[in-house]
Amino acid sequence: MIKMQSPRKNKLLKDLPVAEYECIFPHLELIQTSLGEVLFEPGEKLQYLYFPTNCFASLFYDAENGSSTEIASVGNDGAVGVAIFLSGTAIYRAVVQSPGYAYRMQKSLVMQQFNQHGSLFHKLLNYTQSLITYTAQTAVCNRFHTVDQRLCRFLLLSLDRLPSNELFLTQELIANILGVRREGITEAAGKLQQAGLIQYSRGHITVLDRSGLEARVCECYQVVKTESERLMAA
Amino acid sequence: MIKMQSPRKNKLLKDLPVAEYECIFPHLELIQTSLGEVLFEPGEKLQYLYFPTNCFASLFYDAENGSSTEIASVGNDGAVGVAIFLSGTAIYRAVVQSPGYAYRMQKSLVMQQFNQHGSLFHKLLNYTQSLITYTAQTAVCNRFHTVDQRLCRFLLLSLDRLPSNELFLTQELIANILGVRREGITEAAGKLQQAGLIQYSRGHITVLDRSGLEARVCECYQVVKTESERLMAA
DNA sequence: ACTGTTCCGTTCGGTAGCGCACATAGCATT
DNA sequence: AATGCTATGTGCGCTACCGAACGGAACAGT
Repeated sequence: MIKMQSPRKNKLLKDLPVAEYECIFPHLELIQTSLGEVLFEPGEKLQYLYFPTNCFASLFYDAENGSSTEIASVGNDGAVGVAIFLSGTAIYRAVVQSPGYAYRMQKSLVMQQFNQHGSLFHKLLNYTQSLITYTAQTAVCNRFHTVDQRLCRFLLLSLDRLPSNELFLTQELIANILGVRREGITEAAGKLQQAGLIQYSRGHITVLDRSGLEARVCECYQVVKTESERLMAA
Repeated sequence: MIKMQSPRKNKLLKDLPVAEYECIFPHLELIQTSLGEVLFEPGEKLQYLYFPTNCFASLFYDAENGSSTEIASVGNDGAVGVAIFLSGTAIYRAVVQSPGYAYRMQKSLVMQQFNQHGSLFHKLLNYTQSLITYTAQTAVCNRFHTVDQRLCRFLLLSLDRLPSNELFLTQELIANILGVRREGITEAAGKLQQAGLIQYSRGHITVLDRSGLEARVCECYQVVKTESERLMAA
C-alpha cells in the first residue's frame, strides 16, 4: 500500500525534472494523516511543507466569536503551508478533512530548493497564486451566494481532490467549514438528496450525480478550478 | 512637489540596503495616478509592479452577476501587482481609489531583483503573505459581520493608507467596494454621522473621531493591521 | 436489552439586508 | 431662473438566514 504512495501523485512534485526530483526525493518523509488532525495552528512557526498524495486538508480562518470559515482546501493538487517560504508563519489552521498519505519536506530543504530557483520554486509561486484565487473566490461566494450553492461548490471542490465519489463529513462539520448553521446544511443537503444528486447518512456522503451538482453550483467552482488548472499548466 | 515623492515613502522600498536601493532607483519610474484609473484588468499580463507613495488602490474581484467586492487594498504599505512574480497574471482588477503618486518597476527588473534574492525579494514575499491575510479576513468579514462594521473597517483601513483624515468616495462607490446596496451605506454612514464620528457630503468624507470608529469596528481591522505590521517588521 | 452518544430533521420567531420605487437636495450649465 | 444631473434619504414588502429548542433515529458499548 505504502509503495503505491509515490510522491509523483502530488501534482507539484509530479512533473519535476529528474535531476531535481532525485535531489529532493531522499528527503521526503511519508506520513499518514488522520481525520481532524491539525497540521499547524495559526501563528505557529512552520517546520514542514506538506504535499498530500491522497488526503486533503482545509485551511481554516478563525473569527473572534469562535466561528470560523474555510478559506481554501488543499489536496494532491498543491501543498499545505506555503507560508513557510513567504513569512514562516501562517495565520490559518490546517486541518485534515480526509485522511490519507502525504509527504513532507523540512523547512531547510524547502528554502534550499527555493534559493536554487528550481522548477519547484516556480511551481510553488504559481500555486500560491492559485491559493489566493481560492481565498478571494471564497470571499465573493460568502458575500453573494446561497448556502445551497456554497454546499455544491464545497462538494465539487472536495470531490476533485479525492479519488472516489464519497466523503466522510457530518453536517455539523460542513457547517463549520462553510461558516453556517448546522440546520442550514440539513436543509440544503436534504434538497440535494431529494433531487437524487447525493445520498448521505451519518457522516457518509455519496455523490450520485456530479453533473447535477454542477448545474446548481455558482460560478465560483469553475473559476477556482479553471484558474488552478491554468496555473498548474504553466 | 514631485521632489517630495521619494520612493522611500513606500514602506517596501523604505528600508532597502543602500546598495540595493541605488541599483534599483534609476529604474523606478514615477507616475501620477488618477481617481478610478485601472492599473490592470483581470487576466491581463502584468508589465509593471507598482509602489504607491501617497495614493492607494483597491483590488476588485468580479462576480458573475456584475457585482464585485474589494478583496484587498494597497497603499504606501505595499505593492500593486504581486502576481507579476507569482504567475505573471492577476485575476483581480486594480483600481485607484485615491489619486496620487506611485513608482513602478518593469517586470524584467522585478524578476532580476527576485532572482538575486535581495532584500526586496524577501519583503515582497512577506507582503504577499499580508495580502493573503487581508483577503482571508475579507472572506470572514463578509460572512459574519454587519454592513455597519464593514464600513468602519473600510474607513479605518483606508485612513491608515492616507496622510489626511479625508476620503473622496460617494456612497455608491463604497457600496460597490463592500458589495452591498447603496442604501445600506446611506443607513450605516448616517448612523456614524449622527454619532459625530464622520461628516460627509456628496462624496467628501471627513473622519472626526477615529477612536469612535475603532470602538465600532469588528476585529478584522486589528487582525489585518497587526499581521501586516508584524510582517513588515520582519 | 439497556443506555448514552452522535447525527439528523423540524419548527418558530426574529432580523439583516435585498430589490424596488420614489422623494429631496446640492451643484453645474446655460 | 430654468434645467438637468448626481448624491443622498426613506419607506415597503420580501427572503435567506439566524438562534434556540426539541424530537427522533442510528449506532456503539456494556
